[in-house]
Amino acid sequence: MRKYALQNAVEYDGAGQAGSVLGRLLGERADLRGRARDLKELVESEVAAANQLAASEGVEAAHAALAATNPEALQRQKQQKRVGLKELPEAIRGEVVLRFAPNPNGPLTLGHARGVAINSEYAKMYDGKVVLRFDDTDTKVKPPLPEAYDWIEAQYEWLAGRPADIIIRASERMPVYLAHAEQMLSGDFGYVCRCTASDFKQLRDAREVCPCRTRSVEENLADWQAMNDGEIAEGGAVVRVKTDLELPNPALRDWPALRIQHTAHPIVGKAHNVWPLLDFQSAIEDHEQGVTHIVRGKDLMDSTRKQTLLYEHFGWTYPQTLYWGRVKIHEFGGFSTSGMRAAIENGEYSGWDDPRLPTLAALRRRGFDAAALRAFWIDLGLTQKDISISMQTIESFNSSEIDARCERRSFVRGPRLLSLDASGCSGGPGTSISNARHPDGAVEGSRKWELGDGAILIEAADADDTGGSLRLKDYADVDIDAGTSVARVESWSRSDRRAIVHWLPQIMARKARLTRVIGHDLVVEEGMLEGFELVDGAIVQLERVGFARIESLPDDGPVELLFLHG
RNA sequence: GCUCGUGUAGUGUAGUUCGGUCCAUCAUGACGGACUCUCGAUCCGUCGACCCGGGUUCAAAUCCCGGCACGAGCACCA
Repeated sequence: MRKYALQNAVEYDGAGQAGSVLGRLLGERADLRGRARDLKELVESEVAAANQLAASEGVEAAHAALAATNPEALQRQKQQKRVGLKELPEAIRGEVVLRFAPNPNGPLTLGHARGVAINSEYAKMYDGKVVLRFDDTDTKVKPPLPEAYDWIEAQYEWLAGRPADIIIRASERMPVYLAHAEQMLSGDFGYVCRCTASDFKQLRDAREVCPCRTRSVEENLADWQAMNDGEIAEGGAVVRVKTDLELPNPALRDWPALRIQHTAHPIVGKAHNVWPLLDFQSAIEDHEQGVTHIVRGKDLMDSTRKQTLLYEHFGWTYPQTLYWGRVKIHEFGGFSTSGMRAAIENGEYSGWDDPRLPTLAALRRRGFDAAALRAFWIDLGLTQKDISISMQTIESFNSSEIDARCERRSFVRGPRLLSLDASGCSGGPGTSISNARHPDGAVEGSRKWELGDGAILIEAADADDTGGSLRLKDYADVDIDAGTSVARVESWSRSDRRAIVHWLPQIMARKARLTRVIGHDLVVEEGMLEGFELVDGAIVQLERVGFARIESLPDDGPVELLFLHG
């Protein structure tokens, strides 16, 4: 007890508190809890004594007293933030099967990245597998984009750092789903409903039995056959799963499992007239693949409940299910894959990798690193909160990932030409200088700059016609007199606290255009880029500007740069 | 409206299962400083939170009750 009293007194500079001390004591000695009331007085006097000691002889005395009796108490452990994802419930190492199931109606977006990152990370944690499943059983409302399958496979691999363990296209697994549907009808836990959608909704909301529900298995099977043979028009019939109509959530009552679609499927064509809806297809396939854990958005909570009802009919056990909440990125408003597809088709964007789009393709093109994206999503973790985050956060993850390997270059925007006058200052580095490729030496070597005839470029924004004093980074302190374009060298070494600016000898400079995304616009800044060892596709850090990717490096004409972030 | 879910600093996040070592973690951000040299990195410092109200208890972010706020689902989309 004295130990805690002293500890508390030391930690709070002689202002230990009895309540806190009692808490620590009882936390460690569960056996004393029943006598908490009796202990209280004792603790209070002990704390008072400890505080008194600290007050009269200084905190050091209390510290020393504690060190003499209980040195270990000096090192109190502060609580720590858990790292990585929280444990998966009922997970057995080596037997975990997860899945990531996008609709291939376009390439992956930043939102999908969460699914890839979380699922692949869990697979890594438990030495499990991830099934990449294309949920492409809608031929009409959100039809698949044939190219998207390959894109998604590649993007999954890029982001997860390894390919998916199993890849499945739902559209190729139709026989499995149709067989299960038939089994459901035969088992009389499903039925063919001929009501219109709105009629059914009315009955459902009133908890009333639809007339189709009570028909015989034979009648259902006959209608099922007709549906599959294409004898019933789209919307003319739907297969429903029988549920308790007293279910409090109307969305779950006799939910639809399969519907008729006569539109050709972009991949498998007109092979089927009846297609399963997500809840049915996904439920069956999860069971077929032995999925043990489903991690999905909480907008799919009702899906879990619907599918659980179906699993009960089949006598299966539903996988463990975890949810994440909705994520909004400040910088990208409400983008949907189908919305982007339309905007690209009408020319609003140049393609799926248009830097203004929140697609993985665009992010990758700009220079975002897969490991950084993964780290970001894992740090967010799995919470059901609906959150709104800023790209700034993602950018900071990216900076810490790429900074060490990005070489520095000088890019002078809106250049102003000055001529260097070193006549008043002897010494100096001579006809060339060399700067580090990376200031912390993470990338070894240097960049050699020929100085030429003393014609140099600085950003006009750094020195207007009124002149000023500047330090040309890693070179010289200069003064520019008002109305002139002469930079007079005052000192080679840093002599005062004048602003440090980046600059370029004119003979090292080559024309470049830096494109950056500002809101919904692309803004181009023209300038002169340091022409030292430029590599097509490389990401460089432009001093005092930020990271940018070299998009093209033509033999003549300006270098194209795409801004990544600051 | 019905059903479900969620509320911890500006933004995210740990801790909530099982009340106590929590005057609450970490990151990001903002601000200030250091650094023989970027608006980058690094280092140091500062700022800042348990949705509200009751209750139980020696002790509540944690348990109970009641509010409030926000979000999602209620498609023959995924």
